[in-house]
Amino acid sequence: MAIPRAAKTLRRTRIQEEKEEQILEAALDVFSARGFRGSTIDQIAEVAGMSKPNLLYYFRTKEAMHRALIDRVLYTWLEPLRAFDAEGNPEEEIRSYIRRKLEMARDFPRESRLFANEVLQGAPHIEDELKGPLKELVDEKAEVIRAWAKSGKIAKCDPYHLIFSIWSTTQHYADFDVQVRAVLGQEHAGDGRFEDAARFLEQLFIGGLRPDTSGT
Amino acid sequence: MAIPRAAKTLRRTRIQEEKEEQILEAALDVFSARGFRGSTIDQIAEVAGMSKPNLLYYFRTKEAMHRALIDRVLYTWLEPLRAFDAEGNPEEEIRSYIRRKLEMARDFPRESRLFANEVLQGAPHIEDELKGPLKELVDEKAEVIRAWAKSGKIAKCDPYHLIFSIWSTTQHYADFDVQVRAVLGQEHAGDGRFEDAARFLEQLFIGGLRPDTSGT
DNA sequence: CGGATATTTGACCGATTGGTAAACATTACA
DNA sequence: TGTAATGTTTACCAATCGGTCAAATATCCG
Repeated sequence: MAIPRAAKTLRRTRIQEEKEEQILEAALDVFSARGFRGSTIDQIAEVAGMSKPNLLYYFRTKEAMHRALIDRVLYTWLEPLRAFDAEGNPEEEIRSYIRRKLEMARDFPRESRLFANEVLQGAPHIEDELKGPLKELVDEKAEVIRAWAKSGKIAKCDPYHLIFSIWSTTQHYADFDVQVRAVLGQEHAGDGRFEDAARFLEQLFIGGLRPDTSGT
Repeated sequence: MAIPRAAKTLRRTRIQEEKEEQILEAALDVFSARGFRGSTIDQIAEVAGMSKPNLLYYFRTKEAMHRALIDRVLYTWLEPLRAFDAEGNPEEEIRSYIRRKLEMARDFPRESRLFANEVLQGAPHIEDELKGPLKELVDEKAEVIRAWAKSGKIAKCDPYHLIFSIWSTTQHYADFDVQVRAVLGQEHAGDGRFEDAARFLEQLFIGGLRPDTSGT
């Protein structure tokens, strides 16, 4: 048959739907844990519970799997930033953005690590997405933040570096999870660490962005 | 022959000194860019400008290279945190810690990425270092920060998450460099981005940690 | 110099890599 | 039910992987 291979048919079968799901789930497991180059098709096949050629029947190459995964995850990943509302209350918008990003780090650590691995190794497969859609979205939201700062609702600050800081601090709990656990030790490495992190980060960002009451 | 292989001799020759240096330099290049599993001995050999067997004459395995590299870099990497002085002025200590970490991200991005790759993929080679020396150092400095908070010199906050935040925000500029550049665009992706980042992060952390003047 | 020691290399090894070919099994549907 | 389309597997491929070995070469030092 081979819709995936030749797209002879237009509709996708139930089996296709299921198997592709299975494969991408397994691929997420493997790619996020070992990076693209460090992963092998055999590993993905084993996790997915199917043979290698079977897997290659649905995705012709290792790259195709990776690409499908990236495409699927990228949109979801930017959802919290997209929800950033220019009309909302600045303090509350920032607070909820932090909370959402932290929830994603907690609930979807593999997705976070997938991107981290990719970007860390030079983003060879997603350079276009970074320079295109991502940059545009960030530019737009940076403008919102700049406007807030200008009108005195928050402190004057560089909106890009603010966004970078929220990204890095929140994703840290997914990407550097083993380090966080190791440092916190068994006593504090339970799920409570996300609540502690949320409390600290809100304090940090809300405090750090409080508009200057004195005239600097 | 073969000090590295059998340690028959006690002194290391000049050639050994030089070649090992050359190899580790090349290994840093490759490992930091592709992760341990994604790297090959051949790649390192090519960057080092020598043959693969020659390289394996100095380091018997790929793992040995990686371990030597980690060991060498780890100490240096924790230097800024070690310099954190309990007797100093809190605000100034935090400010200079941020600045130092940011300088390291700028001047030694490969070292940062080496660790990031390692930790991201579950820290299979440095788990002991994380749970031992790293945790101890962080515990010690966290106590310092806690004391500052208790005496009202800075705001009450979770010292561990404060340290995580400084780590993540500063290392972000090394580890996610391509993303930062992509988002900032060509206009703002020059070296000035580190100064902008420093300015923003100091504002964020100093502001966010300013002791409560009102009684919460 | 000359011999001992240290360094370097080309040829090679078995295992694993990403991927293919074709036979075989299953499913959907007229 | 029959058959064409779809799905799965076994056997295999060339390339690359980490690593070895013996022979060749360079260096050191008396």
